[in-house]
Amino acid sequence: MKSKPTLQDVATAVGVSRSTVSNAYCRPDQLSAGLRARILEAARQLDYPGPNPTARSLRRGVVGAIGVLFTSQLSYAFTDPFAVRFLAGVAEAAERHGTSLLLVPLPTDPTQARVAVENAAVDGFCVYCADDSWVPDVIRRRGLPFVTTAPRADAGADRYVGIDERAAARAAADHLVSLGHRRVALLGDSIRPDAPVGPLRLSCVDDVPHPTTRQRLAGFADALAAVGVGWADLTLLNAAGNSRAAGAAAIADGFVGDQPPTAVLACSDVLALGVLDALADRAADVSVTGFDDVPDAAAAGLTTVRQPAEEKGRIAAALLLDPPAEPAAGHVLLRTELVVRTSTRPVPRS
Amino acid sequence: MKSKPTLQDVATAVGVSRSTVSNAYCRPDQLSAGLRARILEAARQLDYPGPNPTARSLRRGVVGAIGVLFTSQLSYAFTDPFAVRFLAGVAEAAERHGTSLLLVPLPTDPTQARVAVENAAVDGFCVYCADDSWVPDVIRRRGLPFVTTAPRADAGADRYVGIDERAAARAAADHLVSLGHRRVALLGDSIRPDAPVGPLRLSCVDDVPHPTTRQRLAGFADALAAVGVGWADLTLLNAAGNSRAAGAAAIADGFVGDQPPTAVLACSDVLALGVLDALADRAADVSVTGFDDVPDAAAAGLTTVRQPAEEKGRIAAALLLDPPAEPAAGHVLLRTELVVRTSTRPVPRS
DNA sequence: GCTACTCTCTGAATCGATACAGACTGAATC
DNA sequence: GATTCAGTCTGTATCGATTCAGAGAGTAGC
Repeated sequence: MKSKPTLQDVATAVGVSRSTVSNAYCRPDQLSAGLRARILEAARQLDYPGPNPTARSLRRGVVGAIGVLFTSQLSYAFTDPFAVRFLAGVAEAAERHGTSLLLVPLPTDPTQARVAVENAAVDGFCVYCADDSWVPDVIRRRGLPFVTTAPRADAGADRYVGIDERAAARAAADHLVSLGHRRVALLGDSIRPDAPVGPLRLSCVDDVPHPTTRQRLAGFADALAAVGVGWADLTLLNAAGNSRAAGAAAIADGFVGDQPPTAVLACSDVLALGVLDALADRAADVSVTGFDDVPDAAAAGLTTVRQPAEEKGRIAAALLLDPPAEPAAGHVLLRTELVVRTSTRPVPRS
Repeated sequence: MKSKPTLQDVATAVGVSRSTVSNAYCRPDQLSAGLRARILEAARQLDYPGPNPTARSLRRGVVGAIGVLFTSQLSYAFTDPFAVRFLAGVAEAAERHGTSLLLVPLPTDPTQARVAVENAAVDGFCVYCADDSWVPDVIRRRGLPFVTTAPRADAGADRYVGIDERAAARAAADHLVSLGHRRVALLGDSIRPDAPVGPLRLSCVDDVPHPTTRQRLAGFADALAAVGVGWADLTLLNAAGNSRAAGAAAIADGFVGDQPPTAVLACSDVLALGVLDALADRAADVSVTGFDDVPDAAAAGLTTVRQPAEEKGRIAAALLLDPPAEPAAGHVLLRTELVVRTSTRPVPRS
């Protein structure tokens, strides 16, 4: 009674073998109902809490949990409404499947982060926006399946659920272009992680490290290029983090000069909402678009590109938990939709 | 190369014992640097992903994860902004401690839910609003520590972080009382789970099963009792779920009669916001208070009782991960604050 | 030269279960 | 009466590591 009882203790108490007690728990058909009842009763008496989950996992080779990896700090993930809705979708699918979710915090030090992924007791990973190329490698080495949501050139045969980032972004920019906007600012989180907040020069969109941001910026640029506005003519705004505050801070110095942008294309809704916050203090008539269509976007009248957040999460988890028979079905592309609200208006005539 | 290599495989490849390879990973000081380098190199060659986390956990008796239990569906937790912020706090503390978070979905069937708690591979539990009395029992039987956030009579010696629910609720009600409100409706989620949505008769507040809701309703009633408004004079409104939509739905039939309430005291911000949504369609001047002070409350001008959500989560996790030496320190009561905004006004003279 | 130490490394025990082949029993079949 | 079979239960191998006492080698001190 001193330390926790084990299967063996129950077995000796009842006078049967360990296997039989094990069967009482996970194969009721393998023993008589009477004996099973006696075993369960003895277990109750001994305060035996049931088979040790870790030992079971080791023996069975299955854990019953999937890991979720966020590149940024785990606690930041909860401040990002899109991430939260994605997680809700993952949770829903996991719930239906009777699987737990292991949220693994990744230390900023790459070596430690690697170890964290190696040490996670899971049956697979759901990789949310991992830019770090080592993540797939480490997971593959462990022989575990994983699903990514960010487009990656080297993702190869992996399971993937996402959207056509570039085309979706272009839809937002096309909308602004059709409203007459030509002087446009492109706002993204960590376009260059090393660069300061605010206006930024970049020779080429390929220099953006984060794949999702890169694709969205490229999509924005596509639309503008179609009407003769080149990359060099665009204002790039670097934000430090994906939050309202970061969005507001990024445009603080973005509207100087005699030819300020008439519109801002943001890579996410939270950044766009931050821009709206900041613009509320000014008189300027600036159009703003976001990306994702988070719940607050509607209330703020933000024009944005909607992507199905929960569904993305649900599908990601499903791809992991019930892998499709055909490998081709492992790549899912979701539909996006431009949602036009009041934050975009025709270019004001000055 | 067929199946995943084990520690043993690396050991035989290098020509050393298993123990030495193990030491190479977790006790670098136990072997010479040269040999260690050789072992690590061999591991790389063999594609050995490092010690198996499950086996390690079994041997060490430590998992490196704490479980988070939500009574309602796990996916619902992500739709509740307060729960999300609480989780953010838990995540922050866990992150700092290098511990993972296991989100365990609880099946609605109690027997299966029990099994889910028994099978979770964790070192402790953070129990968010578990009304179910079996939860502490099952966890205790497993010999694991846990922290609760909901007040429970039988919580006994457990670690706990919470607020004085009753006093906090009373502050909101006192405020309304001071504005002259006497005909008041009390709105809560699942005041009686079995009762229909909308107005409800209840002989006594003790009949409310959910402890947090019970305490808040009691606090509301305290303030009104102090000015001579008895329990029987209050309108109780039952909501089905803790969401804006549920809040709006609950008051649909709540304002009939010739003496409709002049104010609504809601047990949560999301319910209160739902009430505001519903009231927006009507002309009535009804004051509304919420509880929690979620992010959207400020924008909506909702008067509410603020409780520190992230801090609650942080402390809950800290209580689990770094248990205080003194047992008395295991019970933490956080401060709350009435935040008066525009949703509460003096009673209109009719 | 001998004792005492420090470094490295090994062997065996152990963590707590599950799986599978087979042993035994009693009943049904021919 | 021998055979077959289903129903129960047991023994043993195994999952993949960690731990700890101790073996052996080299070195320092006296």
